[in-house]
Amino acid sequence: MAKTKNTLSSPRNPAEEVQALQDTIYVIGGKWKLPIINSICNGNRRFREIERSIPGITRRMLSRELKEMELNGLIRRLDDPDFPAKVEYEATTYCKSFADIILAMIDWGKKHRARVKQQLRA
Amino acid sequence: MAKTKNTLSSPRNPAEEVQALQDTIYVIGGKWKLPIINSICNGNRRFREIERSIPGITRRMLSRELKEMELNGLIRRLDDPDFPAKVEYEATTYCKSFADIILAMIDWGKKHRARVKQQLRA
DNA sequence: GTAACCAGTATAACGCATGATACCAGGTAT
DNA sequence: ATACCTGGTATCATGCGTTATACTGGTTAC
Repeated sequence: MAKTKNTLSSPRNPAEEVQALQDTIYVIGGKWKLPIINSICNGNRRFREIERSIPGITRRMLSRELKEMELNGLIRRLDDPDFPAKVEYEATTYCKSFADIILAMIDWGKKHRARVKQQLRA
Repeated sequence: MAKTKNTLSSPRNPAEEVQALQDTIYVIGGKWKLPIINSICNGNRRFREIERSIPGITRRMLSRELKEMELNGLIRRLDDPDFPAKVEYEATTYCKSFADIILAMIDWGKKHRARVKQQLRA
């Protein structure tokens, strides 16, 4: 008997999948990592530019997260030695591997907002 | 000039998309919501069953999250009045709307684990 | 009759992610 | 010459998401 019918993913190995899910949550956890990745992947390169593109983020949090993301190989920090205050950030291939997750979440968020608006009308 | 070339999602409205992303992060934030949704969508119905399917979760956290998820219409709690200690949980349609996100995250987590294993070999 | 299982609740504590505010040196525009 | 921009850092405060531990009343298994 196929015991995995009617499930989310017809998983062969549920335990492995929970683990994968928990790994991912650990890596992208927190309020800011995904919005920052999204911003940089969308072409924002300058510190202030990224800051302005993410409502609510503080300079402190952005600074911290960027540092950590550089350490973890998500982004490259390019500091022009001639122009002291000219730094640029760019996404690595690794960074772009989050695209599917981010797209799915943007999609969900849009639908969610539409649904809430519906409820208010009813 | 097409300014949205070479981006993650070729967004028409970046501001709207960040907002959608932040909404989603707000809703599914924390360590446990997604694993619980995943567990129930995979057919786990009993409290202990769900508990055992999610490594590391405490009874208290599961209890709290289930209560909140019921309030928010993510799950239904079916209490059999004849058998006091027989409660079942089931996913609503709304709950299943997270499938794409969860699948994308499981996928990422698996690849991530493979990549880390690669690095250790090198 | 006692041991283990179920579905939780109570209470207390903790730590880390996040926030608020201020400050700084160097460059640029007028 | 002064006001604003950039790319940050320092210090301190706070909250709440999470953990730890223990307890409970009822049910089934042996």
